[in-house]
Amino acid sequence: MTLPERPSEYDPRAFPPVAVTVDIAVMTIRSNDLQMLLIERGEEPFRGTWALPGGFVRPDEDPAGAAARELAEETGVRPESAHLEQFGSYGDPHRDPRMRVITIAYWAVCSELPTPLPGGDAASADLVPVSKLESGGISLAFDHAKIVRDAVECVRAKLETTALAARFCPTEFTITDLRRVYETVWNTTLDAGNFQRKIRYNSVFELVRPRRSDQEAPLRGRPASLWTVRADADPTLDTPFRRRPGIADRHSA
Amino acid sequence: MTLPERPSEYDPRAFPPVAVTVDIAVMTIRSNDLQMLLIERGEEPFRGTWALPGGFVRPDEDPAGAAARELAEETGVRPESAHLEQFGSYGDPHRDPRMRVITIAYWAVCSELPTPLPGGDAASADLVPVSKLESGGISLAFDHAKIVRDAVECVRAKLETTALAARFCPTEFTITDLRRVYETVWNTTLDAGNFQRKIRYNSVFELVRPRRSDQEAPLRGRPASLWTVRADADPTLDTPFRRRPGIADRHSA
DNA sequence: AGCTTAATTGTCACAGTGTCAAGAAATCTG
DNA sequence: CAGATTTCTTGACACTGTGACAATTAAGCT
Repeated sequence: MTLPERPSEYDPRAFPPVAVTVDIAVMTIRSNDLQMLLIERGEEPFRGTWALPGGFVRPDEDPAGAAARELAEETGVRPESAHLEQFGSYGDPHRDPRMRVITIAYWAVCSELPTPLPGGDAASADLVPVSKLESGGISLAFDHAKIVRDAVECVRAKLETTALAARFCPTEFTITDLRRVYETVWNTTLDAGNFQRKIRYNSVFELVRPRRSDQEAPLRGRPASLWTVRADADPTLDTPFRRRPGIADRHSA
Repeated sequence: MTLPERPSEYDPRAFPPVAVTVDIAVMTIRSNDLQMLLIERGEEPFRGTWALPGGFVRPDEDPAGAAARELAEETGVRPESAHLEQFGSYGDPHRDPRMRVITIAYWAVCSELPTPLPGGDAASADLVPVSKLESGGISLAFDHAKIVRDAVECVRAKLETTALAARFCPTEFTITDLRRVYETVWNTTLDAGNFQRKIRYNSVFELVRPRRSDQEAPLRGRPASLWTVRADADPTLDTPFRRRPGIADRHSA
């Protein structure tokens, strides 16, 4: 890490103007679909186009703090109730037509995202199915299409090795809930029995109540047990799940 | 991604001064040891302290380009002969005492790193064993200790799922060469027979010559076959290697 | 009570890997 | 040159994890 050797080294104006922002790809599962929070831009450039929520990193703030603040501002989600993780920076000199903007990208996963409200500079905010973004059905501002692709891949990959799937669920969940997360995010189908086995053997998960007492969604069938992620545990799975290419694609019909 | 809403939006001076740099953790194997290229700073702050090589992202350059340029400048390595990959950004407001500096961090892996020459603002440059850095034997400038830790972890993890280990070797290598890379980077011991099996079954690797004809290092024993990474192949391993915790530690003595 | 549904458990085969031994192909030593 | 030594390579066997799929359990519904 070096700064230019000119004597002006300490003079801020010696540096070419650069803005640093954070962009956040917030994902949740709604209507049995992996969805991402997008805003509709209310300002030029790309006015009226969908974009990732995000904003300026303030002078006294580190990027992670800026991401947490933006997440809270845009979604009302408390930072500690979501998983927020940096996954890359995007700095093409012309990614923003106005000036040089380098953005640090985060992905976030949460359950029960409150209905997004338009706020700040966004004309509106909404949850959009990731499948629509991947099929190119929606065009995004700046280089956000690439950022979205990378973010989704990060989440898919992280399901393989960690208990991240549980972050899509409430604190207590059934094994079937968890399986549906995998099926939805990976867009595949998993065997219920084998999945049961994997979770049960995994020391990361813990049985809470052997039978669900409350009356929830599935009003029929044998009631499921409730599980949780061990609080103390490293969320790394004992044995990783592996995505197998070419498993039944639920959307192929 | 939003810029501040003030009318001064297009005025560069409206933005707090930020410098953007790249830092590169270049790793190679030398003397049977995982080593990292460091420079000794020739300027304040941290004059005389070891730091990662790196530099300013120029106005017309994207960060990946800046990293490739710096790598070439500092090591003489042609960008295409090394693997260079971004792994994170570090932006604590006070990580540089002079001013706000956000750095984009890259790791690089190459074989046969030429003996590093002091250049630019570096008083000197040298390869340092990663073990020394991990044991805290060498203190680093800025937050480079953390960046180094993260970079090393990235490389270790990437050995699990990809053919990255081959980047530590010349284009053609023996299976034993490759095994020594794993053993060195993971600081562990692997069974030669099992390793042989894994490589042979992996479609990423390809047999070049069934027997080494030239007279190289190991002057005794059965000559090894030469292998290479399939040029066309995705370097993802068919079946991942897994680091097992608690395997014999070669440095424990 | 019997049917339907969904969670859970069980069975079996097979692939991958750890342990360990044996074979092959070279050099080195006397 | 014969045998010892070294290193690469192949083989045997057991055990674990997983995919496929059947059976059992525990509820609600009619």
